[in-house]
Amino acid sequence: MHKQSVTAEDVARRAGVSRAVVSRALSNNGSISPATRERVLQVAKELGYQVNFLAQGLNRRRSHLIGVIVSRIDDPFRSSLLDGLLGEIQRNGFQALVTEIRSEQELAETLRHFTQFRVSGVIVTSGKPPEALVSECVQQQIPVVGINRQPDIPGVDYVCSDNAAGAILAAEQLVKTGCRRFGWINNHHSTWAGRIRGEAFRLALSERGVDVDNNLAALLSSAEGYEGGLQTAAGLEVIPQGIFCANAQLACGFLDGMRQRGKDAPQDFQLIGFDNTPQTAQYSYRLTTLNQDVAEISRLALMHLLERARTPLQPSRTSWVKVDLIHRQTSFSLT
Amino acid sequence: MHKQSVTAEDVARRAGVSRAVVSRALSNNGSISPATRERVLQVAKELGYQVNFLAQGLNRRRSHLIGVIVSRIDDPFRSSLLDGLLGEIQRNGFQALVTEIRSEQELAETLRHFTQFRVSGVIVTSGKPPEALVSECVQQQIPVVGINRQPDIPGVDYVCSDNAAGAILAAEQLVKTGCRRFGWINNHHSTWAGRIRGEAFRLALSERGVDVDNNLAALLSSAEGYEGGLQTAAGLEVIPQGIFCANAQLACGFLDGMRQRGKDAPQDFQLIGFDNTPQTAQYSYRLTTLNQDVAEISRLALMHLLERARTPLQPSRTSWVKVDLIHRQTSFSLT
DNA sequence: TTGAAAGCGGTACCAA
DNA sequence: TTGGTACCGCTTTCAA
Repeated sequence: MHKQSVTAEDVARRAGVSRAVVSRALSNNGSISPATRERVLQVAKELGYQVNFLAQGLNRRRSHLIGVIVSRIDDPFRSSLLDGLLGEIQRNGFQALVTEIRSEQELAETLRHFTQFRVSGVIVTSGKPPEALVSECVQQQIPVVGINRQPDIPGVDYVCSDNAAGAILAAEQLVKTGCRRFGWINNHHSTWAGRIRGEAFRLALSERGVDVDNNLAALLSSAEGYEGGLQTAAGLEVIPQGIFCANAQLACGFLDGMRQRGKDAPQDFQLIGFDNTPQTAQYSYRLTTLNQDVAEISRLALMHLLERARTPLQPSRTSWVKVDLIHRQTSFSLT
Repeated sequence: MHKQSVTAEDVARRAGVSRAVVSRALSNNGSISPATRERVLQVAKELGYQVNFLAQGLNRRRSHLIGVIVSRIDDPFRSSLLDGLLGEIQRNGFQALVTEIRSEQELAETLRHFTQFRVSGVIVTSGKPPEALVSECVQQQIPVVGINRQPDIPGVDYVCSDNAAGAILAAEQLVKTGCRRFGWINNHHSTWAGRIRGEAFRLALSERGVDVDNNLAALLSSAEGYEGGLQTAAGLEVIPQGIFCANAQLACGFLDGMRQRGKDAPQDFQLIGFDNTPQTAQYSYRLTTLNQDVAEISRLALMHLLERARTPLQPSRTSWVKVDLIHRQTSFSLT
């Protein structure tokens, strides 16, 4: 025979009260005299009573779970974002239900699973959820927040790095240090954030007098991440003087690809990446890059979740998180 | 008024059967005529019925959740392990409850939370759970598996990379290529896996005729990861010819630290790391390293979980996963 | 094969 | 302040 777990019933009996009282004692919800409260708590501790979250959730129609949708967490930026989110989720007393998706199809399934667990909220860091499903969440009062997604679904809140501002900083840096011919590196299948960065870069250059039609080369790679950057470098014919990269992985790959060709930054070209992953700071790269404030992004994500849980009908909000240029060795100093 | 979610009751009514039948139809558990089964399924689909996992779990005293304990997932090896685990967990129809811990204290709390959710299993990739708590899991028939932990808790299954074999491969490589003076780099507060690697390295060297007391330097850094390696390199007085590193982050940091001093592998020293993280493969590092088979580790972890769920009383098992030497540029070729 | 009913372990309302 | 009780939504005997 194996020990069953202790239930509220057990505690109630031992403390000489009803189950209801036990519930109140533990949730300080509903009135109870300090004395009994104390006694119940004491007994609960003695017996090692632990609330059954399944039962509790069933009742309250809400578990203390927060669903997080991620993808490709072997990408350092993604894993640091997940890191930040897990921290915030736990700090706020929730548990994270993490699902890694490989397709939009899986995203839909995942969202279903989340609702089946009556999660207290959903955080989407990858993919674009079908509106129909999201509106189911909204109907069920489940807050949804997207991170670095295009803020276009009603009822969903968003937290985005200020990609455009970052691109402007990059453009400014490169123009001011005398570049005339520019390059923009991105994946062929770009995320929304990537596209914004590219468009803003182009606009910022043009506003600074660059003839972008002739002097800005868009280098789109079919491969992802490091490999994509590597291939881009290998296939490059004329080397632009100032290059802006949609993300850190591409940037590191590109830099390595150029090094294989005997070229290096900043002497042969300037290179600015995005994301400021730990790797970009390392001695072998020391890449100038735009830092995404992961801690702040995570904090805001949880804040939106909690606020919307309180007032489900409020209009959608988007928080923009400041991005900073971290100056390292792949670009020239301005001074 | 907001739409309540569809329940089994609704499906039952619409299909003209009882709730019990609906349950059977969906769980193909208990007898039911193919005809009704079909009809119920049809209705369920029409209504968009989704099982409430909380209620289901409450009843079966088991949710379809698997708790995963991790730490520092910004370490590339850790995040790729998590990646592998998430994949396996999802493939097997479970959902992952992921908690990142920062102390043994948090580990204990986390384990509690897991049991409160009646998880179907627990995977520990970091820290050492208190035996008392683990035995509670065992009592409640919750399978626990440790990954790369010292296999010493009764009732727990383990999956470990064959660290000793890896260390032997490293020793062999270095000895055969003519090294006479060796170095072993690790953190001061090492994991169990790290210690094993170090001990096995020492033993393997000594078995190959190396006077380890005089010709093997243990370089223990207080800092973790890349930074630790960097500092080790900075403080190094005599440079050993053959260096073995407890993990990839240390190795990359060390290599960079040496480069800052104008030294590089393999001309000034040979360097072999552990983990084969993506970064070690990159052009700027091309580190010889021991590969941990993350996919296999993850597969075995789930296998143990499932097997023990079936036969909870079976004796503890430990699976050892083969480790391979990936030969790159920081060591000499053997041929 | 099917339905009725007793839980699973809490929560919260209502009366006392 | 307390206890009784009706659920929450599903599973699983037990009879029919």
